Amino acid sequence: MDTLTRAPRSPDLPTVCRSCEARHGGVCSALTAAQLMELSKHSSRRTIYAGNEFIGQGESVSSYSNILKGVVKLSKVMADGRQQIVGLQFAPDFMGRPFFEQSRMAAEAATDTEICVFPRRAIERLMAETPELEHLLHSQALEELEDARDWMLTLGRKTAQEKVASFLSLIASHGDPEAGDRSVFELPLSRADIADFLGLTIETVSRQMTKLRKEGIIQIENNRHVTVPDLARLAAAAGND
Amino acid sequence: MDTLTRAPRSPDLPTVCRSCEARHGGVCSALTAAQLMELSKHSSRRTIYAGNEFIGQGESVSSYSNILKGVVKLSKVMADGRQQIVGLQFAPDFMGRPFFEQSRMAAEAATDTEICVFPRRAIERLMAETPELEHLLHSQALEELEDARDWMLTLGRKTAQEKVASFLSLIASHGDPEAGDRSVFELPLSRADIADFLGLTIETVSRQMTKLRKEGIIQIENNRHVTVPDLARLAAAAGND
DNA sequence: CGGGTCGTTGATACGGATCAAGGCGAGTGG
DNA sequence: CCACTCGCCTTGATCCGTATCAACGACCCG
Repeated sequence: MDTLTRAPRSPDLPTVCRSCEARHGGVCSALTAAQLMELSKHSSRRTIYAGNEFIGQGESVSSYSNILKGVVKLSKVMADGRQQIVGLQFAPDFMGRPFFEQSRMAAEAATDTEICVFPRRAIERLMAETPELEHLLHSQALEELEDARDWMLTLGRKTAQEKVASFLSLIASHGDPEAGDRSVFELPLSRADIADFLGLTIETVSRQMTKLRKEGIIQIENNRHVTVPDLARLAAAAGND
Repeated sequence: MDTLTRAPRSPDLPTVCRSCEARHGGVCSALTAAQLMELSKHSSRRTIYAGNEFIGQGESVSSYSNILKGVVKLSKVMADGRQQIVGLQFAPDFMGRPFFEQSRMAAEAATDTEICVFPRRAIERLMAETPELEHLLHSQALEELEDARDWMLTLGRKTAQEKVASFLSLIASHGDPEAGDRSVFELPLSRADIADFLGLTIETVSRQMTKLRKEGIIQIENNRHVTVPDLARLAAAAGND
């Protein structure tokens, strides 16, 4: 296959990267074609099926990855088993904590997920020679920090109903950017996961979903399929100004 | 005053920086003497007394700052007034969110605080030309992210007693690094602030403090002065493995 | 058909919120 | 110097939201 005729503006783009959407929004957008070529030699794709943990809490991490598809949950567990999901990662987020040898949380595929895995050292080398890359990761880290702090407000100060509505808003905001007021999506998380994300129990999540449904703020089919006829009403139920 | 004779190893170090402890642990440690000199021309020191807000939520931010002394609380407020403290910053932390025009939270001095203020553009210029600086800030952002996520576990899954013990552990960990098992400190926050940090009410915080005192895990004098005879016991009460 | 997982719904318990009163130290004015 | 007030904290009584315990329905798969 002749790469020259297929990708005139980036003649040396690696084959594996050519069809990758993550290249535009993700880490790879900061790299030159030559760097991508080099990186792709050391990277590999992996599929992780829903429910599989691929980084354990306290495990040492020797690789970073880019999410190509799917949703990953990051969680922390206490010694007695209490669990809190501390973040969700969507495509094309970058995962892995530069500078931390050990992961202080677990990463598990919430839905079937595809990732592109890079060895730790390759990324670190690239980061040293490409300030744009570090800038991009820095910027992403700050956004995650903002998200985490918003969620702290949710966890610390909102009622169960507001929490559930906040969660639904969050998921809706990752659907297609503009469908207007309306939003339709599949929940990437089970009730148990939602409970762990919101600091609630399964039963309370279930009850609040039912309540939102009865109030006409959402419609539910098959447990996972949700329709939000009016995002503003949902946001109001979530306590967002 | 002759700077050459006073600071032989950094002959051009600005006078204002020479006595600053933040220079070692904070942002400034990534800068050369020449850069410090340049930056110091645009920077100024400020003292903020306890209880004063110096960045409002939703305000636009035109400066960054380094905390030289004191404790700053970062908080988010809902439209109806419910409040959550989402982070505490201690010297020599750097404050201000690169890349965000608007602050999405308020910053208020919890204790009397001294800061060194830099104009936004000066920092951004330095960051562009000094990868080490961006690296340092990136690294600090990741640590804050870890802290925020640890706190999410506290907010979402811990009991009131564990929350209060977690808070005391956090404060103790910012005392002098090794006093062994023991720790003695002044609380930088009022009961109301502690409540806002833990997602509790004042009354519950007070009751749990009393309980920890009756269990011998802490001693309290004058409401603010706390002695922890055995940090391991406190950590156990905080639910930390 | 039986067994398993996941979600819903109901009854009850309990932890923390809310409402209310009072203590204590600091500042203020008589 | 004392009486008064004010902010901050503690303590008690009661209420309410969410957890817990329990039963059951829907769906899937063997």
